[in-house]
Amino acid sequence: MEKFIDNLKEKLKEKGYKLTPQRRAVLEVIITNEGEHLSTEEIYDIVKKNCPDIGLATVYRTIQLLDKLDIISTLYLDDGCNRYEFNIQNGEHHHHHLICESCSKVIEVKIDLLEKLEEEIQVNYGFEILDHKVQFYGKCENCK
Amino acid sequence: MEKFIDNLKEKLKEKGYKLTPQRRAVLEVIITNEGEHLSTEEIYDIVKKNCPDIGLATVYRTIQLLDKLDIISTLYLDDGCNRYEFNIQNGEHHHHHLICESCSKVIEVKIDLLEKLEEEIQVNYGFEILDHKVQFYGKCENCK
DNA sequence: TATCATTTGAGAGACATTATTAATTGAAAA
DNA sequence: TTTTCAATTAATAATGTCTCTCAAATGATA
Repeated sequence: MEKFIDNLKEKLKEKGYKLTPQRRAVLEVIITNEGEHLSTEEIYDIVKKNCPDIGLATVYRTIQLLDKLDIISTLYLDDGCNRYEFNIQNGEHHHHHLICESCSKVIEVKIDLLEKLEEEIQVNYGFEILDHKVQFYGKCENCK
Repeated sequence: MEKFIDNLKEKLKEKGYKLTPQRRAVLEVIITNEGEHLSTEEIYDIVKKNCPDIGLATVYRTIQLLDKLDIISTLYLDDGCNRYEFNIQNGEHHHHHLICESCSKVIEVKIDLLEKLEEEIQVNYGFEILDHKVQFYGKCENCK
């Protein structure tokens, strides 16, 4: 955990931002709940246990900042709010998500396999790909 | 154009819905502005030119319906609202989108090339894939 | 035309998110 | 350590997107 906080502090300093207890607390919640795909409101509720005076707007601001610094990333799952996840390996492409249309479970896919498609796109469209987000919709093992 | 309206009428009737002037007008706007990725508010503004008394709620309702009938589909581009596009070939997987991080332009990619990845996912995760959405982020030809 | 379920428009309401502002804080300099 | 000052904060108001409610209007069928 401490190394992630150090990384946060370093990245903040690089851009002229400060490491505050609120920012630290928000990142700790996201890391502790890795794989949960928490929304801002959910993060707020958990953070308040350790940090009772934190404001909701601060959580929103912090999440925007963490996203900008590539420490977390945003998922768009169309359930009425944005959700976030911690980026373990920075600089790499994001993994894919399987979204079950029956139970709404979100499963993470570790395999990438988009190199060929990305190469074709770069050649045919003159578009330089820096990142991607991929969602597959269907039925999970339990709901099939 | 008329064949799309006929298709709409047929699909509506199948499910017990009616073809109203408002629904027709909304679909016409989406088709006429194909490739524009309009938001609901934008569709509303355009529709009002031909259909001045239409209410915003009706546009929202119609768009939900068209999405449910697979006539249009929703894009999540993270600019504060949902955007929609007409599905030319129904039943097929959605095409991919290239989103330029400099100028925010959205480019459509006609090639699919996800078969291999989808097959691996179905085998390794026991997940039945019915559809996918793919966004690539980067720099377009002009912004590179 | 009469019937009736569906659809509509208008406005209120719900919700996530952002802006505002005065007070507080972190960290570099004195 | 204290001072300084921009960055940050909490609280709250404001915004924007989208949904709900309900009486009135409409489309399809008989």
